[in-house]
Amino acid sequence: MLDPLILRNDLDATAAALKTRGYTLDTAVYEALEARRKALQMGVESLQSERNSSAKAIGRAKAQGEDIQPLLDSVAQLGTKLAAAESEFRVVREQQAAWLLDMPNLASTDVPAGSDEADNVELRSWGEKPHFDYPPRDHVELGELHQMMDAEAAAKLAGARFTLLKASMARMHRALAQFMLDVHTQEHGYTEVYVPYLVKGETMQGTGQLPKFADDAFATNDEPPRYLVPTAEVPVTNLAANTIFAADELPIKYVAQTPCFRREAGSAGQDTRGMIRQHQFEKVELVHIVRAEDSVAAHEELIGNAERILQLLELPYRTIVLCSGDMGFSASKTYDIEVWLPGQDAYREISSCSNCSDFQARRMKARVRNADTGKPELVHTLNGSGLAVGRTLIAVLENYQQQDGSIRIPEVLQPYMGGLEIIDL
RNA sequence: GGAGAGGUGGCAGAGCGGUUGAAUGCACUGGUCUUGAAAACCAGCAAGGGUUAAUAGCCCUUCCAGGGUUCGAAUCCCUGCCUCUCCGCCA
Repeated sequence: MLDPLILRNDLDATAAALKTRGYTLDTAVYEALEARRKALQMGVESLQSERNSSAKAIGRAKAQGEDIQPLLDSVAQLGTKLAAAESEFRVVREQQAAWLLDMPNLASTDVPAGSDEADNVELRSWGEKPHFDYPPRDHVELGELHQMMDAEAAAKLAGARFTLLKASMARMHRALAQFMLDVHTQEHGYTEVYVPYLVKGETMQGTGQLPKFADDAFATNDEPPRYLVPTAEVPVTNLAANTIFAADELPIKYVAQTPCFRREAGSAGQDTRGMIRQHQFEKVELVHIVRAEDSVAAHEELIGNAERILQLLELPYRTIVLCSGDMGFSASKTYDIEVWLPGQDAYREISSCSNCSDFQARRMKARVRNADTGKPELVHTLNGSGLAVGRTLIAVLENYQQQDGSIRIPEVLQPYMGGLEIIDL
């Protein structure tokens, strides 16, 4: 959520900034709503003030044994007037709140301007793409060849966009997650957390998935509904909700492995082959809760932590910065890591690391007490995949394949697979 | 699933219709005292919002949440959520 104050004081500049994100703000309508809000709020508060002072006067008079009937008569109409004013104010306030919840974060000033992924900027690349003397198989072919990856079996159980893994591939999938968790906890200083996979609506709202993107999430039919987490960012970041941290409690760095559930509404026809885009996938997620002045540095640390996993796995990748039009709703700046997939002859996203500035913090009321002033201030929140496990599995399969179809196991992964060095046919 | 108890400030814990945003204790911050520290004593110490040039005043809201009664609700009524104890069941 944006600071309502900047919309009040700097509406045109804010609207222009939102425009670069593809969000059009109707300033005239917003201004009119804001004017109504101000008038109604002042009216309501003045009636409330009158009610309070009258009630106190009545109490005082009654205590002294005076006749309070004249006083009661004088406030006879106050209650209904106040109720009417309050309900009118409530409507406007809710309209304004809904509007604010619908606006994306502002892009950081150093984010390249642009409208879509074509305007993203590559920052660096790492590793050498493997050379093959034959047309490299993609992960689907490799999975079928080994009989360890079965989309049909998964479809029988759950429909499209699920994959069943077996034997060494199931084990490698598990090994990857374990490996990532160990690196982040032991080398990067993260605290591992295990979290609920079903969360309340207000939790989804805290990180920005609701109300705008309700169609993307799976919901239960409880009343009120719960939501299957689309990323561990949701439960983990919301651990900071409604909290005022002491200055020395920050930074907080959490890592969690969770399944992620996504409806993939609107992506019909995209990535239908293989396990690139699924309704359910496993992800190791990194979350930072930091003081505002530390978030830029934390963002660099975060992307470095994610890249480290690919380096240890010796998988080639490139890192890009997303342009203003391609960023997610809550982000002020986002780095994506794209891993090389020989089977697709393309780089594909395997991690997305975002600095959400105070956008989520304002929604979830996550604050830190300024040690100097003693005043609470909004924290900054960051999150990044470290990494998406399913896509990492794909990358290992495709990059480590050999001509006969066997798959070498990356050295760092071997201890997690009982010393296995190769998946033979 | 059955039975009971309860949700108040950072924590503990009073208040049970009237100048109560809330006693008291602890914790915390500043001061006095002390060579220093402790103790003792004094003072301060919730959050959000509106108005405003203002981090000055003034005002509003908040005692789990949402409704209701009343001139007035932390206090009374209803609903929901959550926590704890005992029994049953269960990974």
